[in-house]
Amino acid sequence: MLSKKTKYGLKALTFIARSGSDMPVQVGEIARGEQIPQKFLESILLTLRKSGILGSKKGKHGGYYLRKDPSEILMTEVMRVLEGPIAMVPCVSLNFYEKCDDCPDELLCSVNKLMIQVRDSTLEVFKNTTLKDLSLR
Amino acid sequence: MLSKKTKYGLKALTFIARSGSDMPVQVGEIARGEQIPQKFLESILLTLRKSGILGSKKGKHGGYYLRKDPSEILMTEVMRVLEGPIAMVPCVSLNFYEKCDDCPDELLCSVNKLMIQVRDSTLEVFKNTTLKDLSLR
DNA sequence: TGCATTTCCTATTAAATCGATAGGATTAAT
DNA sequence: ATTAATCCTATCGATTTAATAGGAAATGCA
Repeated sequence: MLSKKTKYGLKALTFIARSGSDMPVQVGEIARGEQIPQKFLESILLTLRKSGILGSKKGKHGGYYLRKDPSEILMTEVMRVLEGPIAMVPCVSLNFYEKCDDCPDELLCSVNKLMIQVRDSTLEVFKNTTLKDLSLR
Repeated sequence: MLSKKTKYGLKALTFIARSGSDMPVQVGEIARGEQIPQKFLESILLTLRKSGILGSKKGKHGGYYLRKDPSEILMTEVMRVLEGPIAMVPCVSLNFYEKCDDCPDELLCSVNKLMIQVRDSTLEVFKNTTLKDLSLR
């Protein structure tokens, strides 16, 4: 299941992208527009900023803005920041690899085999989708 | 992330499929062979039996066996029984659909759009993979 | 300078889920 | 009968998730 964090994050990014201009968008505005608890959203936008996807401006007339054009923001990047590994098991993750405690040999493991296929097909979607795609209605 | 339940369940099914014969396979044997806590595995095999994928025989020389040929057991079925919905959000699930509380219009929702694609590509993998594929080494 | 506004940061909480265990009831073979 | 297996329910502890609280830091403007 997709976490609320990721869901809210994607909605917020879309909201900012749809705003069009380069003016920073305020958390409160997004929270109201997308029905997201404001304090929770604050923390989500903060991690998006720390990851480099968003920039921010403090104080009056402050807010968050995209650091790149929406067409250059890939879902692979966004999903990894918000949701973590794209793979369903660590032993199949490209960016967050970890060996299983059980599993003497990954090449013989049926789960491993299946999950590599799922990872690749999911990756294919994320690699070919940008924030621009999401923000088109 | 894939739950341990699903991971163990897939491994157990593979173990049974690899055993080849129609003789029931005992929980203890699988648990030992695949490094799975026996009591936990018991409950997993029970749900697989209740779903109709496995059959069981009680008492001495009892155990679990496949109700169909491995080549006829699709991953769509197995995954739905063990892991639940294949979709990452309920509003996109074919078998477990639920409307979002937020989200006035699904057709305008960027998350919805993206997750439909992910669902379809994952489904494509599960639809084209059987237990037989998993059990080939 | 001072005040209002907004992001930034840390800590805490409540609820849900997950992984595992416990203990015994039921069924079947010998 | 005895033994060996599945079956069933309940519970527990740990982790994660979603959300809240409270205030620090920075910025714009009168």
